[in-house]
Amino acid sequence: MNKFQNLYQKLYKKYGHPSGQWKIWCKRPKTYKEREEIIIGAVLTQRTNWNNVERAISCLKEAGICSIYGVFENARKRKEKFADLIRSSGFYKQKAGYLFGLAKFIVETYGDIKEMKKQKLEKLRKELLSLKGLGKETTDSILLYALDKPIFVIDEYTRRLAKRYRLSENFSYDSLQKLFQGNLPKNYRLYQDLHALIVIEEQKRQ
DNA sequence: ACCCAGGTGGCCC
DNA sequence: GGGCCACATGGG
Repeated sequence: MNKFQNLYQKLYKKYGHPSGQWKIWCKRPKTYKEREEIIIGAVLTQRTNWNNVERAISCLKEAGICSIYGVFENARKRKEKFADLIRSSGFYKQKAGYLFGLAKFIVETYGDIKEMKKQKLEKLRKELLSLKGLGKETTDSILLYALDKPIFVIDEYTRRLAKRYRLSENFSYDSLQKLFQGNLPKNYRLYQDLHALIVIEEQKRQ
């Protein structure tokens, strides 16, 4: 067993299955409604703590528009009102624009998440990365957690842990992603759970 | 009154 | 390719 598989074993023993804390993101199986909530959450959580994201998601739910179509219908027509619902997530005007572009792409290209999920990882990744507001981390979070595609997410916590454990000499997004994927079986469940456990571990260390 | 949180785009060199 | 800045809220 290599360092990476060992890390998973260690964190799993310490925290148990991450669905205890990442209730929706690590849940299996997921409903399509939950997958849509993850996609929205992936954008809202950019540079923002999860508590503020949850408030924003609650507001969207209360308004009955915590869905891709709900965002598509509301983020442009009722722009100010929509942005106000996600105010607590910070950078809210910018994120409202990002969410609209993403929802529009999904609705117009695939119609729904069920159809989108059938597509190949590489194709989806290229398409999502071309949208405004979706960089590598947000794109890969959507692919991994909302669409069950086997791609490992690199974020500040993963980078921090990789530095602490001296897992690499190069901490760029691409090289860390290659390193994790090259040392783990290609399995979306493992990728979801290990990444979540890394975040849980690093958040606790503060 | 600071500092931080599950980034990204734009601009510069 | 990297460095810097704007984007904004709520909690400690």
